[in-house]
Amino acid sequence: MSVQERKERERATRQRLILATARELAEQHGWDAVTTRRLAERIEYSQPVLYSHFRGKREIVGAVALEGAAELAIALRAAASAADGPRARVAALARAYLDFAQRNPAVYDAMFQLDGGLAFAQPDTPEPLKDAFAALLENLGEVAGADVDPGLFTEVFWAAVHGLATLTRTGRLPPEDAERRTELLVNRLATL
Amino acid sequence: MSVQERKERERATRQRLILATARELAEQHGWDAVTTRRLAERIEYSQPVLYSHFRGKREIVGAVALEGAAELAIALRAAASAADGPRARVAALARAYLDFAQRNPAVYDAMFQLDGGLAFAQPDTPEPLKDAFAALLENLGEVAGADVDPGLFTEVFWAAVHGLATLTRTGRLPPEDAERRTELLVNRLATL
DNA sequence: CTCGTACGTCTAGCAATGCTAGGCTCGGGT
DNA sequence: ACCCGAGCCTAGCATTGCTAGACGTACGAG
Repeated sequence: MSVQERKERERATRQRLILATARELAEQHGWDAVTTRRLAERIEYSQPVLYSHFRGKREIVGAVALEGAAELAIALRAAASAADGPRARVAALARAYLDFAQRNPAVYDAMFQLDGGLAFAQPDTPEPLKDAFAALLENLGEVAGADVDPGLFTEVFWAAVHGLATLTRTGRLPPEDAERRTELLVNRLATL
Repeated sequence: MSVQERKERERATRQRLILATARELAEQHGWDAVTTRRLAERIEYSQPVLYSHFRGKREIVGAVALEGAAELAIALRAAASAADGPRARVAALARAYLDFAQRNPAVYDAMFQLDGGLAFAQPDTPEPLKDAFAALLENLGEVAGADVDPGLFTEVFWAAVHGLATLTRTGRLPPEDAERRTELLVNRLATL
């Protein structure tokens, strides 16, 4: 039995290596540079090995996305708990979200720009994705307003910061005004 | 001289054919299905002909994006002029924008998701893009608020509706609540 | 009207991509 | 000690964007 356990351990280690390498490659040179050949070469295995861990490139993207979602949830909760007062909490959430997107552009792309084969907004949505949304929801309810559904408010908040993140990152909005835009958005959304 | 003119006319016609075909193919089966071979086959020319009109696929995407921007500007202005009162105008703009994105997903992708090699938010930004932004700006100034820069407010508005459009379209937000989200967003942004 | 030229188009091919089939080798269990 | 199978690699397929070079045709000069 010990042999099998060892093999499984090695397999898990290698899987982590694949994901870490894919992520590193993506952050350094973009997802286009993450080819199966390059990835295989970096982990010092042949390409078919990748396919014994993942169905294909899409699934690798999806796996990185799930990692990122877990990290985003942590970052959001940390930011929220460090702020005092509902208004400050909303601002902190927005900044933490945009900060995450800016610091981990490739991971952000894997989550929200690319197709990682993940189900969103459905019963079979993976837990990390639900949890990242929950991290927003549990802090936004108090500023949604009396007659506004907290879930709906969270969706709108998310969409707005997502729009800021992507348009800024792709150079479609001038980067120098990013902070002022965030401030304005928070002012409008968080009606105390 | 007449010969040369005729040739230029034919060239322009063929260029329009290429763009219309690319757009049609993209709307029907997504941009991934727009390969140079398929596109060439549809227009009944060989692939190299495409490269005598455009530097490459990216430039085709960019050209479709500019077409789309012009149409979007028209749609936005039409919607704005049909509404009376500042508040209704904002709502009409948001609905027109989201409606455009939903009806022309491939064109929307060409404009805001894909890389068409276009410059945004810069001095050399193509006119249609500037004009589409202007169509928003000229109608949003009156609801930005006294101490808020209209340009900045327009950017935030744009980012928010863009977020709604993309997240909804990629199945990351439940489609059935789209209308309620729009309403909520407009309520918050348009403080009279 | 004829002929050379130049433009426009096509055939063929390159490197790179995601993915897969088939065989080889080395380790483990009997 | 030997056989068998898991696990890995080499090699290859179809498809992608893009390009080089040859070929034909239609134009313009004589």
